Amino acid sequence: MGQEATSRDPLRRATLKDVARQAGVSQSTTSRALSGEGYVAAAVRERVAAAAEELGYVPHAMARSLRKQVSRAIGVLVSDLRNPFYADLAAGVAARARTHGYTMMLVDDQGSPEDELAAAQAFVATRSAGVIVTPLSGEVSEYLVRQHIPVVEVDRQFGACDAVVIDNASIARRVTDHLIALGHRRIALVIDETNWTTGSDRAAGYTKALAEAGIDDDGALLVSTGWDADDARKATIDILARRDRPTAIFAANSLLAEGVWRAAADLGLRVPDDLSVVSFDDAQWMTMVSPGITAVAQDAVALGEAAVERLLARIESPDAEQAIDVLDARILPRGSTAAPRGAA
Amino acid sequence: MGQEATSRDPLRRATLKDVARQAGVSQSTTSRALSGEGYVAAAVRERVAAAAEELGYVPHAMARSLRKQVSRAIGVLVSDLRNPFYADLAAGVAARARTHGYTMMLVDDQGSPEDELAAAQAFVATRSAGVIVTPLSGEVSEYLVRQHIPVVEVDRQFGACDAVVIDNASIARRVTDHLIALGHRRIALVIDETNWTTGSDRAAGYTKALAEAGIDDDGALLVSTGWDADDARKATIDILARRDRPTAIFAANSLLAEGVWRAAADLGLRVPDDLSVVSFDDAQWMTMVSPGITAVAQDAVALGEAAVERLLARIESPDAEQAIDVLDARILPRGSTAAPRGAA
DNA sequence: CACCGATGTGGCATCGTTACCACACGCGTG
DNA sequence: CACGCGTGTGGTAACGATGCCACATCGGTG
Repeated sequence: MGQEATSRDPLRRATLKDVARQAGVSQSTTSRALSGEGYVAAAVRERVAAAAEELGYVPHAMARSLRKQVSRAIGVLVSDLRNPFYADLAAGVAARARTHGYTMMLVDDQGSPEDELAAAQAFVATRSAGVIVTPLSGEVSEYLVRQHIPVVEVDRQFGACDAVVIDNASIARRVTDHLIALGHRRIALVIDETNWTTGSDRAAGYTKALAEAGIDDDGALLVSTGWDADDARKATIDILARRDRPTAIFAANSLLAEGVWRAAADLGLRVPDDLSVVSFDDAQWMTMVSPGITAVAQDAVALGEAAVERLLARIESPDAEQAIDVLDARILPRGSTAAPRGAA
Repeated sequence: MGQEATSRDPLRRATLKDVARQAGVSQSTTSRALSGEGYVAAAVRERVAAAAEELGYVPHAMARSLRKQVSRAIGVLVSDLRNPFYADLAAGVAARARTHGYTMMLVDDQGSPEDELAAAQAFVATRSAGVIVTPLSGEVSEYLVRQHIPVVEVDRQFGACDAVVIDNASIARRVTDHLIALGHRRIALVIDETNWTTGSDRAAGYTKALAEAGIDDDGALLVSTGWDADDARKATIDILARRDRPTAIFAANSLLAEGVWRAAADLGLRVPDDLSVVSFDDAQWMTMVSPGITAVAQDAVALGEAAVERLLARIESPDAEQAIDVLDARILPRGSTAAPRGAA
């Protein structure tokens, strides 16, 4: 006797058809029973559930997506997972996405525009419900918008879509005001780039605070440097060698703050007696050193969560007006800022 | 005149059919032209490529997966993305996966076994090609193995599948030997859990080193504590209050090391003069404080990369024997370890 | 008793893609 | 000239799930 018609290769994963056969009903009924939509007799529903359980049936998400023409996956594209800011952001997105029944496809583009565009293509290929991105340029969002995929830019924005950011300008201004209030007049800003909204807004906030305080140094203390800690260290050593050296340094991010801190250590300057230091972006080490570093704490997790909410709203109503969420950030005063030595 | 048969709703994404129509050939030919498999005249191939380009065609990855019965996505399940170890691991996986043409679905289970199992279900639902997991228990891997999905356990292992780990026991032993060589005899181990292979192996290595050096303290200095930094801080303060207090402390991970460091600061003990400190797992702050903390540096990125290679090998040959990759880790001597004060 | 609505069920087309098959051509060979 | 072979092309059936439609049954009502 040959293979029976109802036998099933145990290596193959069970499909709806298998469950239907096992329960002795049609595929249609099985589908309805499992999804809970439409009429199904209670007895049948139970029989089907039992059959599904017995066969270890797990519905094929891709087949379902294909048929229903909607996906329950969102794409997330960040610049560098090894940077805690992006990792926290991703964690926030992951958590919130899951509570809404979405899964997350995560890509780390390593700061490469080619990788970034390739990732965007991959999201289109999987017909992601939407994409959350910390963009390297405006291209990704434009491409995705052209493909009619909802996008939310996070941290920095290029304007073609919704965004979730913090108010970099006003926070940078508050930080600078804090230093001015302590009595500082020569305040340097160490910053890497001002091409993105994050950098340019922070620089603008700094400049504005100085201007309003009547401190006009023609931007002589606005120091552009490379992106990594050692670049910042060298740049800091340079400005601290000037005759009229600054009494306070504002580092535009935590990596630069590390460089500033190391430079101060190299030169044997005491913080905050000889030099006040503030960082835009918190980092764990800032609570471990003494004195602790006064820092702006962005809640990257909250940023990720907000991005998910914004994205889902956009998916809900694709034709709504562009929306920009602006989140707040807190300044955490620690020991690294004090009045300059000459003052008061 | 009505809608033409060839017109296409511009809001709908282009499909193979649309490209075929545009190029004036059949779907079969179009598919062959784009995939490069089978005979297609050069002229036709170009015409099809042009049509695809013009329509912004991106193949539907899910439809393809469904038809070909293989997926190009791997699932990654980690305990906590906000922990740099897992973030680096994920970054390594992401990078290596991409070079092999795979995309990554990342889930962060927040240390919850329910979330973990739910995530595993999601991976089955999307018919992931394989899964990489830092497991909370043996259940996930067992479930996935039952579903015939290749799995690789990373960092810790429960044994039902392939794994990529470091040699916790021998490294812990080397660390302890290092302290013994410096002249320490009373060496405490501060550890959170010993249920997973990571913890139990580290404890075993520590114990073995002591035993072989002829130091027998009946495990009096093996201190179990809660998992977070403050628990470790309190536990450390307790052991340092003992009459025969240890001259060196070995923290079983970086979070515990933070607690130990803070405890030393609280008690006004100088490192390494009054107390030597070593950490299993490096962290950025350990290079920022002075003295720097001697630490074991695991290359989490390499761990992730190795996991991908192992997984792909398993996908290639599903019936191969179980394989366990053991990676090395380096001990980075910094300033926090020295001979005890009484010695030499 | 004809008819209606509520309740249940099964058949079938469909989503976008690929793989298999059949077929059609042109050319060289026995 | 019949045949085979290398090229090139199109038709069609799947993959697994869903949703529309038709149909069947039952009780109650005019």
